[in-house]
Amino acid sequence: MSTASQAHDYEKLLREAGVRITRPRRTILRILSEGGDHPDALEIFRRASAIDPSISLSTVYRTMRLLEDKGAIHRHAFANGPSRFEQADSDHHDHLIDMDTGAVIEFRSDRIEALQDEIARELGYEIVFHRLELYGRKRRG
Amino acid sequence: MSTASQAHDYEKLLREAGVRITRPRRTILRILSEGGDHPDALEIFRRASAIDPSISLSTVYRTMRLLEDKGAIHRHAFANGPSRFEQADSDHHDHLIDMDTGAVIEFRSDRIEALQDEIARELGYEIVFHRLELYGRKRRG
DNA sequence: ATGCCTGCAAATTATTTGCATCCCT
DNA sequence: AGGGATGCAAATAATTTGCAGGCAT
Repeated sequence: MSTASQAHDYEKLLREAGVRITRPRRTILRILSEGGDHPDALEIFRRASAIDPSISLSTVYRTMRLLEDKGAIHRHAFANGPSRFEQADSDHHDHLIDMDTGAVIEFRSDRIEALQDEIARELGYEIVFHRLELYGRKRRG
Repeated sequence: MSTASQAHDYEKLLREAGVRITRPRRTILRILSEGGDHPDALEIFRRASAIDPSISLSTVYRTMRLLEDKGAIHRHAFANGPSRFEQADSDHHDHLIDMDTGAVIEFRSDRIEALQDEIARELGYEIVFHRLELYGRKRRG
């Protein structure tokens, strides 16, 4: 359970990577560091607009791509829907999507991670990244 | 290793489900039963056009949706790309995608399956379906 | 015959891009 | 100043849908 806390200083990291920190980028970075959820581009745009009405959706998309390239965020393509993003600072985890509410629950299993590596190795491959999503419903009590 | 073999008689199953077996549907069914790969709608449309030039892309999309609803095929949304389909007759398996060639390798691990159920249960959920995709590269030998 | 299906074109949704202008560094 | 970044609108890509006519049952 990582306490959201000190809005990771991506600004510094990005700046060092030669990325200009502009107003829209700062706004988007702030939004990403705040919510612990997985918003899509449109939702990020909405939240950003509330802070800076002049921001454009194109810039949101462009920024998400930039941040993804720099490794600052992860892009998720959950079943039937637009890409959803989350900051990359936290440890690796997988997702369980509540099919009724759309809520995303994060979890991690070292055993599953290890098994995946094992399987890939047996097939002669090296994993670069993976996607594990469980889609389910709350168990009736 | 399922020998492709006897083009599963989806026609009968669908007919019994009250679905009309039309020419385009028969063509698409045939294509799905042939290739053991994971074509997207456009690719299916191309193959279908070679057999019946009058078929339309809309019908391919409509048919894929119908077959998905009837449980005859599975829809996969691999990283950044259109949906890709595969017939549902074979046993459940997950996918390893070769990032260099785009090739899709199928595999199955009962241990991973079991671990997923366990994790979901601990979180108070019941899995309806899941997605596990490994993206990797051939190990330099 | 009757109503589900189809092809075609137009509409949607998600995302990208061209271009003139703006503003970080 | 200088060039990357932005907003806006137009362009793409993937998929869906309205409608008039066609075909399976």
